[in-house]
Amino acid sequence: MLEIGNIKEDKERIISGLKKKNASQEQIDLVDKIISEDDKRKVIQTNLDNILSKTNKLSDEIGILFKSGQASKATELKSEVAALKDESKILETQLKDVKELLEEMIIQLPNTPHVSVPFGQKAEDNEVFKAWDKAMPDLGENALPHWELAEKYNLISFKDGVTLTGSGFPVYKNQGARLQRALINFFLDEAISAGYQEIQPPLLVNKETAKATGQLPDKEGQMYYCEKDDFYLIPTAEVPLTNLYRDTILQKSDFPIKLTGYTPCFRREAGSYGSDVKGLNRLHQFDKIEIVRIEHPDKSYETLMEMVNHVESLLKKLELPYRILRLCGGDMSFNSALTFDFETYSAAQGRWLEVSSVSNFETFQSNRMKLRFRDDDGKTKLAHTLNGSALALARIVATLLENHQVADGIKIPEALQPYTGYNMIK
RNA sequence: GGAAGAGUGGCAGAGCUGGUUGAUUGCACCGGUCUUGAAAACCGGCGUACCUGAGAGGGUACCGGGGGUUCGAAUCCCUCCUCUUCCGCCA
Repeated sequence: MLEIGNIKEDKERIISGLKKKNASQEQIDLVDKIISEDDKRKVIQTNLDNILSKTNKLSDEIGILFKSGQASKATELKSEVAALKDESKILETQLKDVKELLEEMIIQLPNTPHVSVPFGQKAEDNEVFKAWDKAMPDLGENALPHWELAEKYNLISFKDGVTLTGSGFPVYKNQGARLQRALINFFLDEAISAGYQEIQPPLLVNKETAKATGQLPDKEGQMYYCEKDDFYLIPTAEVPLTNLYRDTILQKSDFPIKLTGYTPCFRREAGSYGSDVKGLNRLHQFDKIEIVRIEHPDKSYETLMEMVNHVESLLKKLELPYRILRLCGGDMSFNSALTFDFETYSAAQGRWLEVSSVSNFETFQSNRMKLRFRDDDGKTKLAHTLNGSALALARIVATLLENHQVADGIKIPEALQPYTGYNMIK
């Protein structure tokens, strides 16, 4: 959620930011409406406070009068208070309505992009920030896509998943299950040695939590929902991890806050079809290790690059072909100010698969969840939040299988071998 | 799931027969005096958000959340949530 103060003080910059993010004309028109509505809010607040101040004073007087036995005088004042109370009731309702309308409008505005974000509408407009420094693997004619490899070596059963649940819920078996577990441990260990604190959060969260990180109301349809208990299945560990610091005032010495956690992620992915959802490309349930940072605003972009380097190091250790994209304004998520996507090459499919997305949200999330810190001047300010996948498993498994396949099996990268306990899938 | 009790400022802990109580006090924390230095002692400060003001300051709201009674509620009533204890169930 954008800060209303920024909207008012820096209107032109906000508008040009919204345009860069391909906001609609309706969204841009909201800016002026928000400003005038907030002015209205202030007037009402001032009037209301004045009336409440008067009633408070009169109530005190009434108390004193009653104690000194001047009941008739007190009764006189009572009617005066009653009139003021009617007035304040009206203003209170107005204030509530204005605040609701304001929130409703502000929540519709996406975050504004960082200056380095390239202009553009679609995925094709993203900038290749960094490409792999090695040659793309040449797998030859007989290379198989991961879903065929999974079947050939009995690693994953998509069919069994359909029986148990439905499409998009694969069942991992044998060396495939072991590979999953190995990757989870490998990624967690890497994060821990980079200084992240490991967290095991709940997989179901309440409305407040889903709202604070921006999943509600924006992505309501994307989440699985347990109606009976009013809980949402998390679409990413970002949600519970970041919310650990909801409604908090940090000291400067608390920075940096570095959290990591492994969780399954649940996404409805309604409307996806075709080659997009083939095999492990897009699932309703997949495993992911997330890294979350809460930072001082002066440090957050430095931190973002640190996270990018961390994710890159993982892909290098797994010996996977990758590229890093700096997302253009139109392709960025609603919440983000700057996002780097990581893609690995699916050699057999001839396409790039997104395996990580590392973003700085600046104060967009912290404003909604009231995550502040006390700055040197003693004032509270909003902290910056960041997060990234390090990494998302299913697609990593897909490209790992494809890129490391040889005639008689699939080679396991050296870094992963201590975790798998085998060096070859056969 | 059933029964009883409880939720107050960073923590501990008063207030809860309604009226200068945003809230006694202790600890923690910050500044100062004293000291060669430290500790102790003493003095002072010490919540958040919003409105207003150039500023100093002034005002409003908040004692788990929401609603109600009343001129006036941390204090009374309703409701929800959470915690503790006992019972039931159970990985």
